Order: sequence, then structure tokens, then C-alpha cells
Amino acid sequence: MNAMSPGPVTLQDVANEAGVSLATASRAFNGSTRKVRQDLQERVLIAAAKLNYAANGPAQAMARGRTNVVGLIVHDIADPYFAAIAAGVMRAAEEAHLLVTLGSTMRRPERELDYLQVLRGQRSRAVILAGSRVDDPELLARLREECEAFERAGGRVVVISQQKLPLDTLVVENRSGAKALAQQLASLGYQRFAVLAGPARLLTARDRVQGIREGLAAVGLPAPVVLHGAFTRDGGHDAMSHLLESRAEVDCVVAVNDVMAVGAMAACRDAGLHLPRDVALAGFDDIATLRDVHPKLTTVRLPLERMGEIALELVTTASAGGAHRTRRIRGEVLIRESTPRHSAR
Amino acid sequence: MNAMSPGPVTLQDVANEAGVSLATASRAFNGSTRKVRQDLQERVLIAAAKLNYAANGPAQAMARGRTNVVGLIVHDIADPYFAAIAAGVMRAAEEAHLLVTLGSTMRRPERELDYLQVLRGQRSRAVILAGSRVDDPELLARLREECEAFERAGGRVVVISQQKLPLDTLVVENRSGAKALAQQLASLGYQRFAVLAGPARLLTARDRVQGIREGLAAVGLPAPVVLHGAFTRDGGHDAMSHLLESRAEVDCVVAVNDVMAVGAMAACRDAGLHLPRDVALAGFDDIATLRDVHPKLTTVRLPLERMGEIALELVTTASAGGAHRTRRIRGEVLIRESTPRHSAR
DNA sequence: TTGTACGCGTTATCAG
DNA sequence: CTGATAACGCGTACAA
Repeated sequence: MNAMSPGPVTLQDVANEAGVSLATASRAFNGSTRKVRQDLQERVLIAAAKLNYAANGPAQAMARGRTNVVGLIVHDIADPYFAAIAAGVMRAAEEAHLLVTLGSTMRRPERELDYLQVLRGQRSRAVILAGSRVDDPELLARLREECEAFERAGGRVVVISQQKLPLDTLVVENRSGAKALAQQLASLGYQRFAVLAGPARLLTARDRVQGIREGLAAVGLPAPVVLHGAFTRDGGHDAMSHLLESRAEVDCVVAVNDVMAVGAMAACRDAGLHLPRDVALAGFDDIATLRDVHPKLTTVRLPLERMGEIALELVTTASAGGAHRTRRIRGEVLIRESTPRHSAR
Repeated sequence: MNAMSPGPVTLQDVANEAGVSLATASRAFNGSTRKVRQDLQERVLIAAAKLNYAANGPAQAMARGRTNVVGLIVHDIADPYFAAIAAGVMRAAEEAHLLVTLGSTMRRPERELDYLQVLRGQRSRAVILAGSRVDDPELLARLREECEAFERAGGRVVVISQQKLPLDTLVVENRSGAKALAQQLASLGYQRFAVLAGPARLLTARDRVQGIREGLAAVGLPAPVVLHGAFTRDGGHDAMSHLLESRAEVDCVVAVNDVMAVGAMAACRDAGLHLPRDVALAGFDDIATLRDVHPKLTTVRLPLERMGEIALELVTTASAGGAHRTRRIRGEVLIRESTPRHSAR
């Protein structure tokens, strides 16, 4: 149109177009403490629209000392668990007029440190660390340092999973959820359990295994067979295959997440087994995309999208007195077709 | 540690610590055209590490006139189709040392315009528009304007789906893929088709319906029954329910994506139908998480993660002479258990 | 209420 | 090769 300047249109251009000063344009275009006369306000807005002005984010960030960006760090955005959390974060971020920078660590915990540092440099307002912590004291110490550096730089940090650091945290009650699941499965008549346990050092996986152990012990059942593997579909498939090869006497298999459970289902079919007749199977998370698998999977529902929303809400609200806040996220046991009532042989 | 300054540590702090000028610190810490003496280089790097310095992104963006951020705009990050594309984008972005700002439009096309404007303001280096275009000339015109504004501001735009704008585009060959699918299904013996068609104005859905129509026509079969609905699990479930209520004589149902197909499977089971005995079913996309549903779903595989990678590669490489580039993405028909060989009654 | 002028942290230009 | 300094675009004390 009438863009004489070579580069993008600046607030100065808008001010000129509206016939006001740069300061007035600034105050008019985004709410400032100071008030602007009605007619000037309108003139600025009209000029901005006419020139298709978009405020220069980096410049605003410089002047204000912070951005409207929050970082979201997940283990793997292709995993529906994290995709669901991300969806909740995005929904809440839209309402709060915040931009989300995504980090996907490909399940390498060290990558969290890199992202944290970069996001600190970007002057991100906050970071949401979604995803299980890992049992590694040295890594945890370095993570603590990075989080502290991030907070010193004026940012907030929210963690979703375990409370291992003095930060705002959504504590996912994996252990009690798994315990309740085990107890309900026991009450259905199952007695010999196996657990497809995920990686040994992943705390979410470990907590769930522990909960199952406790639940079985609480009702006087023997400890389960435990098989470790990746926290993925293939991990579930492989662990189940090993279990079948071992010819262990088992009537109920619990995978520590739904994605693994689906892999386990495939392994059972590969071996010619019929579910749930030959073996019962349960998962964890209640992944939306997997609610229609057949037989319908018994699982523990986690409010994943809501968790993302809550995390972003924590980010946008100040904590009283700088104390870190805790939100407990409880799972809900859903008994479905994959674990019918069982009569012990 | 020895941080005297109240706020975050700046490059000036690093320069002081290293006993060099600000300019030298700048040149040493990030590659510049000009060279820095080896020992000074090291002193700067050591000082930066000691102070845990993280370069101020917004300040760099101001000085350089652009950022290391690319925007990724999807319809719904919780949809595994987009989550897979996002995973590919993230992997390639990590290699290229680019940050990704995520936009999720919640399937409202107008939101793309908002994100585009904001990302332009953020001085994003580029934006990837993932997701089907919509049949709406006015919207398309506004989108074209926003994309042009974005490019005038120095950014690049890549589109994944249909080539509707003069931009770098990954053209997904939905029509030919669907046509090939229909023909292969016909060769298996199916004769009376229904299509769960998705929203009428969504071009991806429409192209796939059109391809199926062409495939059937090419082999002399009658046109399919077409039922529209949402591009989601519930959309597939509802459309299938309506189809069953209509008591139409159909031996093969094609859903225009896998997520809808899974919803349709659930609807069949709700109605007491057995798959694939009572009706055959096919989808589109080959969503990883759904590869283990039973019966295994016939579908058209799209290289979703690779598509994300390619999109980011287009973003990072300059196009010769400013001409826009096209990458054709072909689907691969995968016949699986949900559509066994069929003998017409 | 409006305008002027300075500062934010970094890069790039120009002297040395 | 190194150092001083002028941008970059915006927010905001301060002055009018």
C-alpha cells in the first residue's frame, strides 16, 4: 500500500499515520496505566489496522524485560500422553494471550537442560516441564541449578509429574492410582499378575509398578512378575513377547501405560492368544485415541488436557509469598472389557 | 555466585569477567564474520560458562532483525496426525538450532490469521502452516494477504496440504491415494461403498472423497453413499451410526481418516456388527498409535514425521530465485485385516 | 492527557 | 584483530 519504509511497519509509522506521538501510539495500542483520549485512541487503532501493524515482539520484550512466551518441554510430542497435555496448555495459553514454545526432548533428559537454558535466554515468562523425572541424582542437581537460574532471570517453572524440586508442581498420583487398579483387578478374581514396567529409572513408571505391588500385597496376593522395557508401544510389545516366551503362569498383565498395553495386545495376537479369554490386560492414562481399541482397555484415567490447563494457570498466577504450590492429580480406575470378572482355575 | 548485578547476566558482564570489550565478547560467543584470537576466545567462553550466561534472545533479535524461531500452526495438536507432523518438525528444528512456537487453531481457520500476525510481530524466521485449507474464497484471500505481509517482513511460509497459494508447499496427494485405495478395495471384491466424508468444506476431506469416487468410477462401480461429519473420532462414530440407521446396502466403508475409522469401528460394535465379517472398513493416514487396533485397519500411509522434517528443511533452505517450491507427498495403500478378500453375494 | 528522551542487550559499522 | 559507538523498536519516567 503506502508503505514507504523498506522494512516492516513500526509503531512510529503508526504514530505518524495517526498524527500522534510515538508514546501516545504505544499507550493506545496496548493498555498502559496512563489513559488516552478516546478519539486519539481510535485514530491510532485505525492507523494500525490500515498499515497492518504487528507489534515487534523482541522490541517489546527488550523494553518490558520479559516476553509473552512460555516454554513447554515434553518427552515426545508424538506420544498421545504429551500431545493431550500440550492441547490443554495451548487452550489455556490462547485465553491468556501467551505464546507457547515447544521443546521435545526425544526422551533424553539432558535435553531438558538445554531447552531450559535457551528458554531462559529467550526471556520466557515461564516453563512447563511435563514428563516424568528420572532417578539420577546428578541430573536432578543440574536440573535444579537450571531451574534456579531460570527463576533468578524472572521466570516461573512448573513441573508435571513428581515433586522432586522446590517448584510449583502437579503431582500425578501414579502410585495410589496403580494401587487402586491392582486392588480392583484382584477383586475381579485375578491372582497371578505380571507388570510391563517401562524403564527402571523413569519415576512415573517406577511409581506405577510400586503401586501395583502395594495393591497386590494389600490383598494378600503374591508379587507380580516384572518386565522392564521402553515406555513405548514397542516396549510393551517386546516385554509381552518375553513374558509369553517365559511361559510364566499369569492371568492378568498390567502395562504401565496405554501405549505399552496396545503393543502388548499386538504381541498377544501375534502369539495366537485371545484377549481377554486367555489373558487379561490393563493400561494406564486412558489415552483418548485408544478408547476404541477392542477389547476396550481397563485403565486409570488421567485428566491430561486439564493437567495442561492447570499447569498454565499456575504459570499465570503468582504464588503467595513465593512458596511453591502443589496440585494433586488423581487417577480414576476404569474397568472395561479387557479385564472381565475372572474365576480362578 | 559472584553475580553483583541484580538481573540476569549480560554479555557486558561476560566481557568484564574476561577482560575484553563487549564487541569481542560478542564475536567470541557466537560466530561472527570477524575472527577472534584463540586465547581471547577461550577466556570469553570460560567467563560465559562461569557466569552461566545465556544470550538474550530478544536483544539478539533486535540487533539482527530476526529470530531463530519458526512457527508451526496446526489444527489440533491432540490429533495424532498433527502430533506426528510436529514430531518431525521438532526433530529437524533441533538439528537446525531453531526454536518452534506452536499454534493450535482448534480447527478454526480464522485463528491461523491471528497466529500468522503474531508470529510476524515476533519476527519469526518462518512459519509452517500444517493442515488442510478450507473452501472459502474470502478466507483464502485474507490468508494470502497475511502470508504476503509475513514474507514482506522477511519470513518464509511453508504450507502442508493443498497448493492454493504461491508458497513453498508440500502437496499431499490425497486424491490419487484415495483413488488407488478405492481401486484396490474394488479388486478385493467390494462393490457397494460408503464414505464417511468429513466436513464438506475441508479440502483434504473433499479430495479424498473425490479420489474414492474416481477410483470406483474407473472400475465401473456405482458412486458411494457419502455421509459428512466432523473430521474426528466422534465424527466417524456419528456418520457410521447414521449409515447403519439408514440400512443402506453397503459392503465396504471408507473413512477419510484413521481417527474417524476408529470411531466408525466403535459404532459398528455398538450396533452389534462384527468387523470385517459384516462390513469392511478402511481409513487414511496410518496413524502410528492405531496400527494395533483390531482388526488391523486398511489405510493409506502418509509419511507424517518425514513431512514435518521436509517442511522444516524447506524453511531453512533458500528457494532459487524466490520461486516457490513444491514437494509431492504420496500415500501408500496398505491392505490389512479390516478389508479381507470379499465374494459378492 | 500528551510529548520528549532515555534505556533495554546485542550486532554491526567504523576507527584504530 | 580489537575497541568504541550507533542503531534496532518499544515502554516509560519525566517534563510540559
